[in-house]
Amino acid sequence: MACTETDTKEHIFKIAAQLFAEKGFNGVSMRELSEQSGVSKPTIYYYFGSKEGIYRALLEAGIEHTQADVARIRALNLSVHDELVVIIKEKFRDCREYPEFSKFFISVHMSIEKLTFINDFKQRSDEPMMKLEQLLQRGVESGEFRSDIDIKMAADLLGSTILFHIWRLMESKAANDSDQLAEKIVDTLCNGLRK
Amino acid sequence: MACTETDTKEHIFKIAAQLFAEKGFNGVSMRELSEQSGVSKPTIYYYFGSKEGIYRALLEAGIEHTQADVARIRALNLSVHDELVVIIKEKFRDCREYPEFSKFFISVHMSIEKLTFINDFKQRSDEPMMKLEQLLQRGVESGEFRSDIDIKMAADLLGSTILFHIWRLMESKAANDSDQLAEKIVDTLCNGLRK
DNA sequence: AGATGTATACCGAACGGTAGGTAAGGTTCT
DNA sequence: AGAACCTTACCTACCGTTCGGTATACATCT
Repeated sequence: MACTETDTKEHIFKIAAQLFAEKGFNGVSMRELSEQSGVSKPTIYYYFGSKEGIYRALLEAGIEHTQADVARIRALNLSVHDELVVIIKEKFRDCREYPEFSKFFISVHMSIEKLTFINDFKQRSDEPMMKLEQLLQRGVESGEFRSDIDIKMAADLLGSTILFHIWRLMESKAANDSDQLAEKIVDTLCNGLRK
Repeated sequence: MACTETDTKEHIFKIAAQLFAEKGFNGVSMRELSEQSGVSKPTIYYYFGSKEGIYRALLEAGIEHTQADVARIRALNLSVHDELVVIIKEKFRDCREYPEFSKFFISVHMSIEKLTFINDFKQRSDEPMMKLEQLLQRGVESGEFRSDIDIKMAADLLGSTILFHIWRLMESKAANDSDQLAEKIVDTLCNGLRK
C-alpha cells in the first residue's frame, strides 16, 4: 500500500487519501491539498498530472493490495468458516495499518458521488462479493453449511456487514477488539437467531 | 415526504434531492440546480436561503417521515420476525414511491463526505439501529430467539444489509420483488447457515 | 579541472472559468 | 398599495490548471 516513488510523492499520496476520504473528490481543492502536504500546487501536478490522476493512483494501489490479500488467504486452505474469519480479520488489520488508505477506499465504495472515471473501479469492487458467494458455495458443497440456504442473500449479509464495520471502525477511532469482532460476525450468521 | 409549500418550492425540492443524491453536496452547483429545475438562482435562494438550507430541509423532511413509519409499524403489534419483515418491506416501498428522496437519504447515510452541518443528522441516524436492537431484545425476551445470541451483532448484520439492499435497489433500477427480498433477509439471519 | 548540457524536482504568479450569493427591479395577486 | 414571487445582471472568491522560471545534480566534452 504505497506509491513506490520519492518521499514527496508518497507524502502527497497519503495526505490526498486522508482528504479525499473525509471530503470526497469534489470537496477537496488542489490548494488545500498543496497546503496540507506542504508542497506547491505545481509539484502535485508534476507527480500526478491532474486532480483525477491522484484519485486514480489511489484506486489502483488499493485494488492491487486487495487482490493480493485475497489470493494469499485462499492459499491457506482453511475451512469456509475459518477462511471467512481470516478474511475479515485481515480487512480489519489493514484498517489499523493503513488507516488513511482504508478510509479512502471505504469512502469510494460507499459514496454515491458519481465520478465518471471511477466506474470501472466500482465494477471491480463487486468482485469481493462474488468471492464471498463462491466461498459460501464451497461451504454448501463440503457439507459445512445446509443446502437450503440462500447463498446470494448470505453473501450480501456478510459483505454489507463487513463494509459497515470497517466504516464504523474508521469513523470512531475506537480501539476495538477487531479479531473477536470478526469471529462474532461469522458466528452470528452461521448459527442464526432461532431456537 | 413533501415540502408542504408551493409548487415551485416542491419542484426545486425534488430536483435538489435527485442532484444531491447523484453527485453529493459539493458536486452540485446552484447554477445546475436552477437550470434543472427551470427557475432562476435567486428563486432558490428566496425559498431556501442557501445551498445548505436546501440540504437541511431535505434531511428534516426525511427524518420526520422515517419516524412516522417506525411508530406506525410498532403499533401493529406483530411478532419480532414479522415486524422486521414489515419494516424492511416498508423501506423498500418508500424506495419505489419516492425514489429521489430515498436515494438522497441513502447517499447521505452512506457517504463519508464530512459536511459539518449534517452531524446531528448522522447522530439521529443511529436511532434506527437502536430500534433494531430493542426489537431483537424483545425477541429474546419473548422466547422467539435464543438467549445466547449477540444482539448488537445481529442488529448490525440486519441494519447494514438493509442499507446495502436499498442502496443496490437505488443504483440498479431493477424492478426487484422487494417483498420477497425482505422475507429472505430476515429468514437467512433467523435460521443461520449451519446444519 | 572547468565549461557545457540536460534531467529532475520544485515554486510563484497568473489564466480562464465557475462557485455561492445578492442588489434592484418587474409581475401578479389580494 | 403592498405582499409574494421571480428575473436579469452582477459581485467576489476560489477553482483546476498552466506558464515561466529556478536550484540542484549528474554526465559529457575540452
